[in-house]
Amino acid sequence: MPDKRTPGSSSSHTIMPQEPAQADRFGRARQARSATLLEDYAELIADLLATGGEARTVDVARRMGVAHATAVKTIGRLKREGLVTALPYRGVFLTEAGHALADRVRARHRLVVELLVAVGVPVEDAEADAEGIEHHVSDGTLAAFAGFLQARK
Amino acid sequence: MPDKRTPGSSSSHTIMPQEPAQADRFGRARQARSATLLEDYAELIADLLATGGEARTVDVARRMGVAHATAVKTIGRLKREGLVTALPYRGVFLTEAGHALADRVRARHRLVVELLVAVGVPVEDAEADAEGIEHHVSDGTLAAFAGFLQARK
DNA sequence: CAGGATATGTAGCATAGGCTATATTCGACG
DNA sequence: CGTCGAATATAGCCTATGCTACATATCCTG
Repeated sequence: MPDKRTPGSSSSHTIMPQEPAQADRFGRARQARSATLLEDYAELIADLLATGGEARTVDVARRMGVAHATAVKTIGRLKREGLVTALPYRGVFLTEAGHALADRVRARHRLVVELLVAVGVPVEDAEADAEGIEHHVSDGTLAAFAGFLQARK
Repeated sequence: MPDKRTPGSSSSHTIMPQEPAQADRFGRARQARSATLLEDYAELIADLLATGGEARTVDVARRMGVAHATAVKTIGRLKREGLVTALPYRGVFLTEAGHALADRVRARHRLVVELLVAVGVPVEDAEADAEGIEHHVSDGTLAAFAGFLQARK
């Protein structure tokens, strides 16, 4: 099948200005995916600290639904990124940056769930889906969510 | 700081019935993340086929914003999963399953963008965020979105 | 129809995030 | 105060998804 390239098609030699925009969107989605784990762990650790006074790797692993070795490795990444501190055999603690991240994530999560419920999503579905959705909600979108919820109160 | 464990904390020996639910949610979010790439590629390939009559790896790579070698590797995974077929140096084609997936993804994407716009998200933000959000929208949530949009028409 | 530009493919590397299996360390208790 | 179970850490493996560098095929054009 030789030469299907029609002028105006999306083939390589034709410059399509909207293509970079799409690539950017995918790139941003990829970046959000890579931040997802850090956000989830920070939020969970903050929750454990608030609830029980300490965050142990075994608890983190069980709540995340992963093997404890996986939790250890990820917590190592959090340490490298300056979000938590930990002494061997002594539990995990959030740095200031970690706390800030956890607070932001928690607020965003609540707002996403609220928005979903407000448009008619059953609460269980809202909670489940929000766990994935929240990481892709930009500040602008979050502000819009807040505005929408405010307006219908 | 010895022995911070207080009875009633979320420590390992206390069974907390809501914990498995949370682990399940994280597990589902992880699974959605792993399906994300396949969905994006299927949708993009369908788009290229519809627009230009063919889907070439170089076009896929540019639109996805990745190196062409990465696109080749991912297309290989799509082949393994039975979503596309490809002959060497001859472009990529969707199988029936691939087409079905692409159609579902496309419909879901449109609905997500519509919903976001309906609650006040600027169109550009809606398009950008939808790229990540859509993969985490379950059927139940999607139905709720459709109902909400229907109701306000 | 030859050669260079472009597309495609392959190889090898890195990181992230899973897992299991195997040490260690801790802490509680007889 | 020694021992044993639980928590923690480590090692090694796998897959997915990126990348760059290099090799090969295709196709367009002079």
